Amino acid sequence: MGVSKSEEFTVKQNKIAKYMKALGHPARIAILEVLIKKQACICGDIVEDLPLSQSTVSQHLKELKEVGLIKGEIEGVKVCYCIDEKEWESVKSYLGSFFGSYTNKGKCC
Amino acid sequence: MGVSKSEEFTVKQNKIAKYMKALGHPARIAILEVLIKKQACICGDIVEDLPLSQSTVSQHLKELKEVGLIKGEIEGVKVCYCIDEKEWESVKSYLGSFFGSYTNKGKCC
DNA sequence: AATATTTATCGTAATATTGCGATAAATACA
DNA sequence: TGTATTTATCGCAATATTACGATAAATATT
Repeated sequence: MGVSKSEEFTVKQNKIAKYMKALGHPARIAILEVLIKKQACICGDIVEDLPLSQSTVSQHLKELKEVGLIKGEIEGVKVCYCIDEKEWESVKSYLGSFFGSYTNKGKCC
Repeated sequence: MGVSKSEEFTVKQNKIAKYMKALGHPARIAILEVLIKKQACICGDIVEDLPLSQSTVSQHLKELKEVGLIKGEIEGVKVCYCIDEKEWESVKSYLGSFFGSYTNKGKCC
């Protein structure tokens, strides 16, 4: 009845799904692209770059932060965001091994 | 008001997000793992492998099929599913270039 | 022809996500 | 101290997702 059954799956399955879910929205992809390009960016500048309200962008930033892909540092009134390198590399290799684990052995139906 | 604003983002941003969203559930990761391992698998066997009802698994299979990651072939009453190699490689390289486009230049805040 | 098997789809309920405006909280500035 | 700036959070509405049982549709089997 709409209740998530995540306990029924492995830790690894949930982990990959969690990261993929965080990346499963164009606004969050756009935010990451900004951070990749500018390396470090003030929250307000990200808001200006996106076609969404300040509160909505703030929410997306929160989700990316919660999953660990980005981190924010308070600079006075402003907050500077950037990609968390360690986590980024970790997700990158997780995904790499997941996608790399498939090879077509000609048994496809 | 809860309305998706996907038109406001680029085609590429939407494309990556769409694939990531499809992978954003542990059941769908589990299904893909089964197909990676067995290469080709009858729907009923996938259902037996997962802690979910037949109808729920069928829905997850539909989502994976719609996004193109898997394909199903009817074999009498049964349906055999397998990973769509071409699409898989495409997503793999998409993700690879996305994750590879980040390099820490020491400008992080 | 009647029955069984297999899978997709429909209907429904519970929950989650998306988005916004309003407002709070915190620092900077006059 | 009062005011502006910046960001996070709350409350709400619209929509989407997740899950299941029931049932339909199609092929196999008896």
